[in-house]
This record gives sequence, C-alpha cells and structure tokens, in this order.
Amino acid sequence: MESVEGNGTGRGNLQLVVSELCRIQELVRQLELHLHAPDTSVDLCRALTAQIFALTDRSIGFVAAAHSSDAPTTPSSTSSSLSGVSDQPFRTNTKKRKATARWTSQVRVSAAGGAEGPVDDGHSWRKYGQKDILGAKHPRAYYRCTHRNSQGCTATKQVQRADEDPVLFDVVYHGQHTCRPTGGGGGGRRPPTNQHNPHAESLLQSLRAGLAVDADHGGLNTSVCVSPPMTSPSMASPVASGSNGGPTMSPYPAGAYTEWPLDGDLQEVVSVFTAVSAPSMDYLFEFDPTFDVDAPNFFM
DNA sequence: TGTATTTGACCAGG
DNA sequence: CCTGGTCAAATACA
Repeated sequence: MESVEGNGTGRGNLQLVVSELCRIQELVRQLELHLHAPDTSVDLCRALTAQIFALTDRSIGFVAAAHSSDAPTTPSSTSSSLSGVSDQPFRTNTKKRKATARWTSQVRVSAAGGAEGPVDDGHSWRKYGQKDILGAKHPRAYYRCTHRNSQGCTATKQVQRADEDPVLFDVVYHGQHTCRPTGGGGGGRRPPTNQHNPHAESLLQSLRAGLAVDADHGGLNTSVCVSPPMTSPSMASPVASGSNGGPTMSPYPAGAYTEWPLDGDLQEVVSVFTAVSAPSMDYLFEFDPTFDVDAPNFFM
C-alpha cells in the first residue's frame, strides 16, 4: 500500500504532485489549442483528455502515498487504522470501510435542463442505498456497479445533490471498474462518437482557470473547477431517482466548492471538482474500466 | 417473471 | 453514541 517509487516522505510526493499538475495544465492548454483549430480530431482530443485523466489519477496516487507516509502512525486505538484492509479494498466482512478506498475521484456534474440527476458516465450503476447526511440538505445516494456480482467489479459511487444549487450533483467515485462493458456499450448508453463539442472550449477554459495548485500551507489544494457556460437539455440519468429529500445542511462550506483541501479527512482524494454540463460530461470524463495509468501500483 | 429501486435496519469507526 | 456505508426484504416497474 505504500509502494510508490519515489516515496519516503510525503514532501517528495508533494513535489511530484505539483509537477504532475503543471503537466496537466499544459495538456489542457494543448487541448484548448486543438479545440480552436477548425478541424480538430476528436480522437486527438480524447487522447489528450485521457492523458489528463491519467495524470490526475497519478496525482491521486502521489497524494495518497504522501498521506500514508506523513501520518503512518495512528494515534490512539489499535483496532482502528487500516489493519486488514490492505488487500481487500472493499470486500471485507464489515459493512463499513471508511478511508479504505483505493481510488477516489470527485466530480461535480450538472443535471442540465432540469434532469433528475447527473448524466450517465458510461457505466451502469445500481443503487443500493440512500442516506440523509448530516448537514446536507439532500440525501446521498449510493451506487455500485451493476456487474459487481457477475464480474466482481468493485466500483461504487455516491451521488449527492449540491446544497445551494439543486441542479448540481457531487459524484464521488470509489474504486475502479474491473468489469468489462458488455457488448452494447458499457451497460448501456455510451453516447455516440463525440463530435466536436461546441461547449468544450469554454469548458476547458474554465478547467484551466480552475486548475490551481497550492502546495504551500502544509497541505495541498488541488482543485479543478469547470463552470458550464450553458445548460442544455439532455437525457436524464438513472441517478438520483430517489425522491425523498431530507432536511439537512451542506457538508461543505458554502462557496468553497472549488477548493477542497486534501488533508483533513478527505481520504486519499484529489478533488477533481467539476461542474460539467450534461452533454460535456462524457467528453471530459470517461471512466473507462480498463483505464490504467502507467504507474499502476500506487495504492497497493 | 426478472430486474431495479426503495427503505429500514444493521454494523463499525470515530 | 452518533454518523455514514451497506445489506436485504419489500416494492415497483418493464
């Protein structure tokens, strides 16, 4: 669980993260250039976004490693900590597994056009729970991959309607898809090949603008904020079909959505915080189950 | 009839 | 003890 090549101290990882993020920024810049080109290859853009995503994931690994090396000693109780979960990220006998996620990504999506929930991300999810969260106005819905039983895919996600803006949803992904998208396209609606996305430009601009690295105050702030310039009608998604809203308040400080400190209890998370309008979602974030980074063993 | 969702209960971490 | 994550029976839907 701590086999990052250049590990040792979290500080080294921090520098790595910074350089990775700079690289991400550069890639975004390139992507933007391509988008300005009159006749841009979608595949090229996809490749770039894939790289961006890969680097993001890599940074997650660095941050996670930094965390585990920065705070290797768990203070009090001996029964707590990560004992016994190193090999089985999700499948333990317990019903709870806080802070054991191997791969976490946070995304803010918009249910543009008044849809009931955020857009489909290309995978098929099955809702297995819903909970009123303390301090949140809206309940949090829990999803896991439909192929969990058939293929042992451990990917899960949590969807929660944003507090102050019901059109936005915070989606937290845990784990990676190990399932193979069955024939017809990943459990369903994989959108048709993307054409040049007219919204991508502004999206990327926002993305670039929101990409901020602040490695100065002990912690690391990594935030990606993308504001959709428009809302467009789009298909609803199976997400958040639950209807009973619970009376609660926001878990996040109001107005602080664009910056999530990485320390604190954000377990091994890089907050890729995006507000992506529906049609752009697939364009930017395609959670390919076979998605892999060149340095795969960050969390092992 | 099979599959997905809803919902209350259970469980463990903090 | 409180809270969040998961389970599983009941229910809804195609």
